[in-house]
Amino acid sequence: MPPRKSRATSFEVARLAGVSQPSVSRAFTPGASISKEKRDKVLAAAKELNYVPNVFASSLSSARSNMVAVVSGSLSNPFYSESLQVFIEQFQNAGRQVLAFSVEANRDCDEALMQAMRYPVDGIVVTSASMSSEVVRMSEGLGIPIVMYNRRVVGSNLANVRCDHEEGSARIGRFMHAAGARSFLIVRGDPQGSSSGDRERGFREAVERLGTRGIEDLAGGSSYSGARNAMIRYFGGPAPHFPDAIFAVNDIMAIACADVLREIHGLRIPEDIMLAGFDGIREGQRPVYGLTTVRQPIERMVRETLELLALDGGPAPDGDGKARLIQGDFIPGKTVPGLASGA
Amino acid sequence: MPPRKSRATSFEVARLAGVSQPSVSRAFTPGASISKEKRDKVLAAAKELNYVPNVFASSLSSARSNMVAVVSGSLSNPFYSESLQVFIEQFQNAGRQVLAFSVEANRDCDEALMQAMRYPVDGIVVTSASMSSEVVRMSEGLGIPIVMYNRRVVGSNLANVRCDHEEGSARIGRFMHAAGARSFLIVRGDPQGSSSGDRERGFREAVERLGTRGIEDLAGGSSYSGARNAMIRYFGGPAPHFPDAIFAVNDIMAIACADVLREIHGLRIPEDIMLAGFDGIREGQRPVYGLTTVRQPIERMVRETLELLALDGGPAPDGDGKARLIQGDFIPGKTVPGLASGA
DNA sequence: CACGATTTTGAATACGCATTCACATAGTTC
DNA sequence: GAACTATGTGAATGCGTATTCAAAATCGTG
Repeated sequence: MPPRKSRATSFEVARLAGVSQPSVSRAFTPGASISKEKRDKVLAAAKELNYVPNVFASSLSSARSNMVAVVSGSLSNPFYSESLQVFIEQFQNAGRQVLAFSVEANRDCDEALMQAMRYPVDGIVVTSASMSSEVVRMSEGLGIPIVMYNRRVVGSNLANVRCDHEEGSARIGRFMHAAGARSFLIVRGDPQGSSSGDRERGFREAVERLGTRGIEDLAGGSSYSGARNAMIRYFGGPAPHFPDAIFAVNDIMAIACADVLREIHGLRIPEDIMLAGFDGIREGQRPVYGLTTVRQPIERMVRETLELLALDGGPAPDGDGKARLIQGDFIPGKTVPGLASGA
Repeated sequence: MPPRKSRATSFEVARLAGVSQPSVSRAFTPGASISKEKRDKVLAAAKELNYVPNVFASSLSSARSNMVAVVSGSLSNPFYSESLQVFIEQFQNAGRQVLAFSVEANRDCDEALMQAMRYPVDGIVVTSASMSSEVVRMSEGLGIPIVMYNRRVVGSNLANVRCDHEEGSARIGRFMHAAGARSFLIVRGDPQGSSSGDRERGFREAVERLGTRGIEDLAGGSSYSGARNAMIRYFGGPAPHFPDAIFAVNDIMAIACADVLREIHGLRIPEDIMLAGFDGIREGQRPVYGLTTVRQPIERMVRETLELLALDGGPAPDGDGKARLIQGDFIPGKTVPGLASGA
């Protein structure tokens, strides 16, 4: 079905401006060889006819679309939501448009990718979702670079950018231990996501090495409500026994923990119990929470992702260069006492 | 610059499958007239060559791209962030892809729109941003339907979907008044945004009609930190005088108010002071806040937006049908006492 | 079996632009 | 003023697909 009105073509503009079609093309191509006089005539005619070059048509010739697909899972998690926002902004600054896809968190995104690959996108970014090896093979066949964002795919050497979850979590563990914590509760996230497991492991190994009186854990479901319900159930007994410190593998869950501990149990943080999260989302940094956490430097991670995509024709990084491990920023926060007040 | 590897074309698939190129096209067109036997051969060959139809090329013929541009301002406001997410999901379900643009909140988005219009998008949704009449004219010239989402543009009859901010805010005002509030503070939002003004007016007129002891107002800057700072400054004196009730024109600001009132001034909500917001974002509905508010029904608003775009070739709504005023869902919450406990 | 009705098929073309190439023009140099 | 070089220009072509259109194959019926 044709659109309601047809857009003007470069031929029509050419006719109105009294020039040839290629001149219209050149008038809209920066750096093309055309006289100022003729360019002005073309632009005037274009304005009169509401003409703008059709990207699709020009992509057919140039085989570049200036479009990048971003496939996101977990958009309800502020970290990924913020990431998408930063992707949109940075790609825009780089003169590219974002074709946005949403898939269920941590599910495979084959369908979305198949859709995306029908467009001659210059690259694909996949966030918090997995994909079948068949799709990977196809993307390679099409020559479309893929970068995984904060997602490790075992058994593949896909380009990826991710925060160093193990080290960041270890740092939190050491910090809590130094502040005197000896018994711990880990609030786990989605077992499908690779980052939750990495963080849990990093934290656990760090504190075990330092010596503990015990580490419990708890499935927190990755969301605010999931963690809240889990916490309420976990500490729901008549005389609940609280650990010295709680580490939630992401900030939303840590915030849920803080709310439950304070509202329901009347505990003070960090005086009665320590708490930390991971991600560094804005919400956790509000004065009410002042969450101890590790901030994933979204801007930097996105920038590295752009580099790995090698959109500007540079050679695609190979081998070791295909994996970027970003160190997060440790934020001491107020939910773990500083070292000065420690034992 | 050509891509690293070239994708297979319908001709190559045709040759491998031993058919003609149009047959390949038909094999991928639902409902096209082709024998099952031939279609299977084509699909097999396509799989072998990693062939997927090139949307750009097909759009050239069919003049439809199945892409919709969504221009968002204020992505840091959860309401718009959630809206974008819902747009992506619903468009995906309708077989369309979202080309996402981000602009500064409440600024004009001419640049982004010019970019968007270079793509043969089937429609454009504009959220929390304004546009020049010139761009509107151009979009009309191009035959691309535009729908404004939660944004009224005075002096134009652009199609738009928006929540009934006046009535929703009035309802909150009446509810607070019925609960006994007589002195009020309104925390205003961005003066550029039309919805902030609508909400303020709706609330003010409603409570003035019922009788008040005074209505103050305060520029809250639309964000958590903006509202927090404004509140701290406003009630910063030695013996601050608190109103009976505070109405913040959006939920994030209301949350900031709640935090300041509780943490800094030790007030209880609603016992010492009533509070309400607007939007119904998830965060405000957490048990910690239980915010009294009006929920903007995002799913419904997005659905109506799709209808107004008339993507499936139906006639574009005209006249009155071009403006959809959606009634929000009043959420009593816990930050205003229920009528039973009122005076 | 013949005949029209239906379904499949492939050759040719259109879609809107960028690009190549050959040509024309203007600008330089000796 | 001739011989060159930059530079600007237009005719023709290619990009990958959908869509004519007419020919071919298949079907159904008397």
